[in-house]
Amino acid sequence: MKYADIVIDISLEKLDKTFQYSIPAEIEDRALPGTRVCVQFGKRKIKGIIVTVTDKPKIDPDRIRPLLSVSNESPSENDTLVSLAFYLSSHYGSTLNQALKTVFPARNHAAEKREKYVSLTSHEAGEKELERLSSLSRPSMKRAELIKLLLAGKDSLPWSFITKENGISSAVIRKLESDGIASVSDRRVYRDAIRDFGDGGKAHALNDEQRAVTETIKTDLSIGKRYTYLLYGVTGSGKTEVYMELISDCLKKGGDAIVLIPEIALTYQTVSRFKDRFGSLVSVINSRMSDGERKDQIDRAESGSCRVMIGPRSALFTPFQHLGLIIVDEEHESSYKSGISPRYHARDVAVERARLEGAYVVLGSATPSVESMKKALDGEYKMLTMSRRVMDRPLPRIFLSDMRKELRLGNRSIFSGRLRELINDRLEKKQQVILFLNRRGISGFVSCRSCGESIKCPHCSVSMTLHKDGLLHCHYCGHKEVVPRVCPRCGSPYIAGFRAGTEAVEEETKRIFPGARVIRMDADTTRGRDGYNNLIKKFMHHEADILVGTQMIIKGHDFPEVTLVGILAADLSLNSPDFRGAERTYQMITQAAGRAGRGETPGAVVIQTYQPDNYSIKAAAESDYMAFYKEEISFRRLMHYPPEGHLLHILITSADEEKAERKAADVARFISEKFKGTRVLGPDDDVIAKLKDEYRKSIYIKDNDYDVLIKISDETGIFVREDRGWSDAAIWFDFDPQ
DNA sequence: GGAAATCTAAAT
DNA sequence: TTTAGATTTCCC
Repeated sequence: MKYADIVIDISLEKLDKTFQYSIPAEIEDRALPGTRVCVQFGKRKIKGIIVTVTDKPKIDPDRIRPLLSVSNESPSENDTLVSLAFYLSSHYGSTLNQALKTVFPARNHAAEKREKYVSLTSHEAGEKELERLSSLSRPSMKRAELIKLLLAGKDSLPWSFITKENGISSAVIRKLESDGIASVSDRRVYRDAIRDFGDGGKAHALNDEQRAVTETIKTDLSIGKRYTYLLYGVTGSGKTEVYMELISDCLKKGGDAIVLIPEIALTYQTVSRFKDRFGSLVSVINSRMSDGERKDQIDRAESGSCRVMIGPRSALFTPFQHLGLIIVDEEHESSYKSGISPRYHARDVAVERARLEGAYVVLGSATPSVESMKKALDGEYKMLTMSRRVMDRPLPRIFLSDMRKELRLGNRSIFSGRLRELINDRLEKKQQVILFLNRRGISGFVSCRSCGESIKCPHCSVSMTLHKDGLLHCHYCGHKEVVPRVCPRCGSPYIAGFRAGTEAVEEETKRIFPGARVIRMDADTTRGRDGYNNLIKKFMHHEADILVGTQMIIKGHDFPEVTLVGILAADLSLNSPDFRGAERTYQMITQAAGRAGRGETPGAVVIQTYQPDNYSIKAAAESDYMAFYKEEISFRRLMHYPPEGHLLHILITSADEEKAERKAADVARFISEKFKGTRVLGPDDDVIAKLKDEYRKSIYIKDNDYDVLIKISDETGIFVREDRGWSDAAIWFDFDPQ
């Protein structure tokens, strides 16, 4: 007797395990891993997916019930989404169940939306009835009106059109139906989230660089090559036009396309550009949609009524039947990394899905991730470059403001002399200004105001953070030391923590530029359904002169009247306590700079920093990506950080701090004893030491072999499951964290 | 997710 | 001691 382990298709965390069913002999050949099946579960029949097939029952065979049926629709071999779930679980160390639920999101049982339609049973019946009515002395006017309406309409008219817009009551329709002259039917309608956008058909001509890129790809496709392309194009070089040309080509060949964009960039502007080009073939999916809307978009994709899906991370799992192309816009964005298990990276999963389905991938960015650039340089991806802005608009002029000098000159304000001067200039010229405060990764690092250096861990080369015990901690290895009284590098006594907030910046801005109208955009001011869009619109219509905000303001918007971008504290991201600080800084500066001078007037950017000599800041100021990359990759190589090595982050949480500490120590001991060749760092407090009353302890594992890390997470998972003491503690794994 | 089993505490 | 109501435990 063969048995199948089955994952139940119910979206509930508790059922994150397999159930075993026996396989009736007559369907044995079709019951393969990945196959969808139907089983009796408790009192109900439900759907599931076969994970493994064995001949050993894992519980008392008397309790095992047989499979009811095997789906005939999609056998495992070509059900690529199931294969993708297997990939997710093995590559990101999650349970298969979690992976399957990621790929097949809870088909929430939102009802289908249906609308009633009215039609004549036949044209003649209508004519005849109209004739009969006209012969009457008191013809029913509304009835005649309805018949005329139906005769004029093509085949059927929506019920609501008749009742609401023509003022004919439902009684008239029902009477006509019961007399056998009209019939009422209802059919499925899709809730269209983007109805208000354009109708399609509008294509733009490509410039030389854009055409060179699309031609290269089309040539590769024509000889049957499916590469992953890294489209490295400076900000404003018109990557979206390239995407649309490729999508158009893909559609012509019968393929469907997925466009991944960072959630934050999913804006009115982005969507309307695609809608203008592809009309109703485009659909959008995002987390703000209602369950019903989301379900409808998935169903449209499955049925083929939509063929281009735009959305964040999760849109990657759109169940297209003929996927031809996946575009990952702004591929360096960290929001492509999922925050929940399986903590997959959408860029890498996109490449895997494309491989499984014979599609190809285009990764686009003005500031490629170090990971992708390395793959491109190694020949794993094919690099395509666009180095000019459309219409040959110049890149903005970039100024560095050395805040150490400002301090020496006695300027203690948040604005350097240069920035203040330029803001005044723009206000005079009635142009707009963006002031950008990169608050991400703000975490109490300590730095020297004289030389700019932050205090770093001697073992891990990441900034240490100041803790409530008064010591500096390294969040990778747990190294601790007292805050020095003078800077260890230059001996200056001016060392201090760095604090900043958008609110403070807003107030200071209003104080120094009293005539300016200031808008602040951050998590606080953009709450609510339309908070974000309202503020953007306000700024777009020039109802404000200065926009102060966090990273959300530099993504995916064209503000043609912005001619100055001020980056108030580049050090905030530079000194984030992880190995990506420099990379994020380069990206942040370049993306922010890309916001300046997108219209007719050339733009300028001011970068304020205490570390003007840092390679990422210098390279960003000179728009020299490769200079940045070379420094960065050698740092990663030296420290064995990704992509020149791999890092596994293990997080242990518990409401009981002592317990979290004990369990973290258990895990660290288990791993260092069992895997002697790898480096186990920690445990120590996580960067976020406490969240929602849960204490968080971190362990980092470094190894050059990714598969070793997978093995460690698997075995640690087993170790934890076998220990009864984990009931009020939890463990999380994250590979190559962002 | 839903039914059944078990626990909890207040009403008889 | 009873029992409605809440919580937890199965379900292969």
